[in-house]
Order: sequence, then structure tokens, then C-alpha cells
Amino acid sequence: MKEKVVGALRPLIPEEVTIEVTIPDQEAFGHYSTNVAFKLAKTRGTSPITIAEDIIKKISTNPLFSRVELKAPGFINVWIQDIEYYKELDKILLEKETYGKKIGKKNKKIQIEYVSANPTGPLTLANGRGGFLGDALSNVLDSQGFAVEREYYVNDTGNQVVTLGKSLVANCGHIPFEETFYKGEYVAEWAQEHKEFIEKHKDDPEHVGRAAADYFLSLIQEALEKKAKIHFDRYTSEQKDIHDKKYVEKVLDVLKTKNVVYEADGATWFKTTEFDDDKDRVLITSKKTPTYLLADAGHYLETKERGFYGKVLILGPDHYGYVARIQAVAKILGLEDSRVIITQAVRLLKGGEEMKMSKRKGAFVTFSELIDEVGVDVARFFFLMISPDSHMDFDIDLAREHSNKNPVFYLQYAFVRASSILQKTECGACSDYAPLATPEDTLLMRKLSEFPDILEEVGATFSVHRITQYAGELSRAFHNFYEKEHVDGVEEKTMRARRALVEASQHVLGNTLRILGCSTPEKM
RNA sequence: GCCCCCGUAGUUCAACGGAUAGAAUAGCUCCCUUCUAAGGAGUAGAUUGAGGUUCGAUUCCUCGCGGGGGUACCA
Repeated sequence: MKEKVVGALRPLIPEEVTIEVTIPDQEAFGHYSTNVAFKLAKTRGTSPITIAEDIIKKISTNPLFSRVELKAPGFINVWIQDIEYYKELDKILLEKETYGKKIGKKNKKIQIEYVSANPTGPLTLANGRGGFLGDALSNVLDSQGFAVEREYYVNDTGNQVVTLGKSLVANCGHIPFEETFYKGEYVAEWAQEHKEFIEKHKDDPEHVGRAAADYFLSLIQEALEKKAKIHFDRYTSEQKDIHDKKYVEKVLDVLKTKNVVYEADGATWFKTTEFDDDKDRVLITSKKTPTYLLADAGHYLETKERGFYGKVLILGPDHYGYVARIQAVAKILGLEDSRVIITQAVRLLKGGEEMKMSKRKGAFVTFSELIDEVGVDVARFFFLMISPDSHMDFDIDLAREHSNKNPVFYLQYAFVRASSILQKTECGACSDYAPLATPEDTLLMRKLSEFPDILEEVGATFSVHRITQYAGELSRAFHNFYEKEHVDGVEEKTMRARRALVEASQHVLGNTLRILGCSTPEKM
């Protein structure tokens, strides 16, 4: 609907001025509102009022609007003709679960990499936050016509695997324990269960580490796919897909041809300072081992070679320092659209006191445990409500209490109520929506039509939490409608119109839940 | 030290530079002969401080004050 409003204004506004159209928080200011008059006033040197008056004169005859109004100091507020909303209802009833999706060729390949937790232990809450975000963002981009690949990059080789192996060997008492080793319960458990295996391979910690890593990865996969419903198209193996396929060597050659590589102090460096980094970074150490940056660069090259025009990398707060250098890689390789989203920390509280999460120290509540505690829909919705930039406090003691009061139930309950009405009423198709005249009817009707606009906006800005916001507004509109208006037991024409409205609501409520990755229960 | 994020109701979070700063939850008052009360109506409650830019600042800039994270030839 927003698109139509912009379309009506477009011919009147110079091309270089972007037209912003918002939905005012109160109906007295119109269904839609724009501030273009303010923007034009700046360049033209006339008052916003004069400009707005001029624009209003020209659009007031447009059949799209039922009313157009100037509001001081220069807002242009418009009301949409009912017929436009009726058309939208028809569209929803026709398109059903595809309403809001952009159909057509999916020729833009974009890769979303998320979680990518090292297989050295269970998933943390921070991993989960990025996981939910990546999963939901993938759903949105998919709906907006991108060919999305959901990727988990598995660091299944290198130093940390050796360290994990050594931690296990040390756990069985074959070598002394060192400060850098992994300490969690999970390490001790695995060591206990594989005593003989570890003893046999105690001189090859990498072998031990790899076996354990394989096991931890299988646990992670199970927790993600089955429990958290966070899905991936591809688990890319650093060893098999990058090292074995020579991407490390290949990318080094590429970087060299771009003149951004030099030798110093026996190491090979990448001139990332030319790309807003604080300092240059090492690609190959003086001991002639490649760093993770080089392997990751190989990974980016592999993505680029498989035809992706863009990549979104979702990382936890501990990887902030990595952004500049990986963006340098993306730029050099010519990846058209490379974005990095840093999710801020999830602070875990217990009875109001902070609990430190640390894989190495082993003191933490895992992502799986959280889901066991509150359920996947609640955890997902709660995490997705919050902007990735916000630090997040999660009190595990209040978790169950939160779960009983979580807004996701409010949304699901609206869906259940809609489904229930549809089951209990029966009538033919509706051809006349005019009986939808009460404030509750029309507010709900208008709210439904916002759904495609929200998806489009999130597709462009990646602000997934806007969807959970919208979900709250939509379900509120529905519950209000449900309380005040009846479908059953009213006059035939009204019943037909209302039932159609309920059916449309059920589709949009369902679509909202599905795009967030939450379930759509028929009963609660 | 330097870099990044955050600071909004008692609490957890919203608010492309827009209009009377929104929700949820906790509190208080009401509403179940009604398509599921996991609901609805009402009430009370907030922008860390000082400057600046602007017609307009929670939002942008500067400086404080708080909290978190990052600053390896580790990953």
C-alpha cells in the first residue's frame, strides 16, 4: 500500500528527493503521512506550508485518496479509499501463504553465514542469538526474491582442534594441564567416555581433537536443526572445502596480484590499513602456517567463485575486531554486497546476578538448555524482538515466568482464534466488503495490508525486529476485533465480509509466524 | 590508551531527524449466559548530564558520567 502512496507523489517530486512515507501513530494524522514538503523547503527556500499546499492541490483529485490534509508545520496526511483495502483483502485471500512474497526469477545469489560456532563445545546463547537472526533474515530475503544460501562454516582444522585434543589428552592425565586448554564439563565427559581411544592416540592430539570435534559438531547440528529449528543449506568444512580445494593458495595469489601483500619479519602481511583497519594483518606466520584470516579469505573466494553477488556474515561481539579485515577481503575479491552484522552480548543473569559465560572455563548455560527451559517459539521470538545492536539481559530464573507471558503466545493465540472462527462458521465467498465499517474492522483491515511493506523494509534494512513489532500490532488489532465484533450470529452480508476478514487475518498472522520461524498451532 | 555497541516507565525492550516517546511485564480498577479470558476496557509510570546543529533531536556532533565488547605472527 505504501508503494501506491509513493507512486502518487512521485511525479510531483524531483527525482533526487527520496519520498518517505510513514504510518502515523494516530489516525487523526491520516493512514499515511509524508514529510517531503520539509525536504523541498530546504532546497527551494520556501516555507513547507506553501509547498505542501501546492502538492495537496495536485493529489487531492487522485482516486487513491479519500482525504488529503495539510498539518502544520508541513506534514501531508492522506487517507486511502476503502476500495483499495478491499482489493488488498482479495489479494490476501488469493495469494494466501505467499502474500507478501515477491515472486519471479531469483537470480541474485546471496549467502548468509551464521552461527559457525567452533565445534569445541556446546552452543552458547550468543550463538543462538545469531542463529535465530540469520535464520529469520534468510526467510525474509528469500521472500524478497533473493536466492539465499544458509551457511554454517565449520572451523574443523587448525590450532583450536589441536588444543581441544590436548585438553582431552591432559584430562586423561597423559600430559600436564595448561591454562589455555578447554575446561568444561563436556570435555571431561567426552574424555571419560573415550579413555582408550585417547590413550591410543595420546601422541597425536590433532587426531583426538578432530574426533571430538566431529562429535561436538553432530551435537550442535542436532541442537540447531531439531531443537532450535535453525536451518542450514550447507555446512562448509574448512578442511575439505577450503584447504583441500586449494582455496588458501588461490586467494593468496589473488591478493598478491592486487599488490596488497608484503613480507616482513619473516611473515606474510596483508595491507588492511588501506581498508580502514587499525593495522596490517598477518596471512602467513613466520612459522609458515596460514592464519585464520587467510583461510577465511579463501572461504570468501570460494563463495565468490560459486556465483554469489553478496554475503551477509553474522558474528558475535567477540569478533568485532575482525570486521575491517574481512571487509577488506570482500572488497579486494570484488564481492558486490558484503555486510557484517555484529550481534551484541547476551548477558545471562541468575536471580539478578550476572553469570559469566565462557567456553574455556566451562561455566555457562547452553543454548539447548535455554530452549528446554522456555520452548523454541518463546526463545526465538524473544531473541528476535531485540535489535542486534542492543545488549540483552536474560534472567534464567525468570525464564519460565517470561515464557508464560511471552508475546509470541499473544500472536499465536490470535492465530488460534482466527482458525477457530473459520472452523465454526460457514458461508460462500464474499463479494462486498462494505459492511466492514466499525473501527475494529477497518483497523484490522489496514494492518493486514502493511505486511508486504514490512517485509520489503526488512529486506532492505535487515531490521528483523521490526517484524516482531508488527506481529504485536497485528495481533492486537485482531484481538480487539475479536472482542468487539462477531462473525457468527450477525446479519448475512456482515458475516460474509467479517469471515473473509478473519480468513485474511489468519493468512497474514500465519505468514508472520512462519517468516519468524515460529509454529502456527491450531489449538492452545 | 585507542576502536565499537549500549544507557528510555520498577523491569525487559521499541521509536527512516518528525506530530501527544510506544509495547510487554510488574501495580491499581473493572469485564466471562458471548466464535478459546493465553483475551478486552481503564489507571499510573521514562529519554544519563552539559553544550551544539535544525523549522523540529531519544535519534546527528562535541565533552563528561555509567555498563558491555574488542584491541595477538589465537581462533
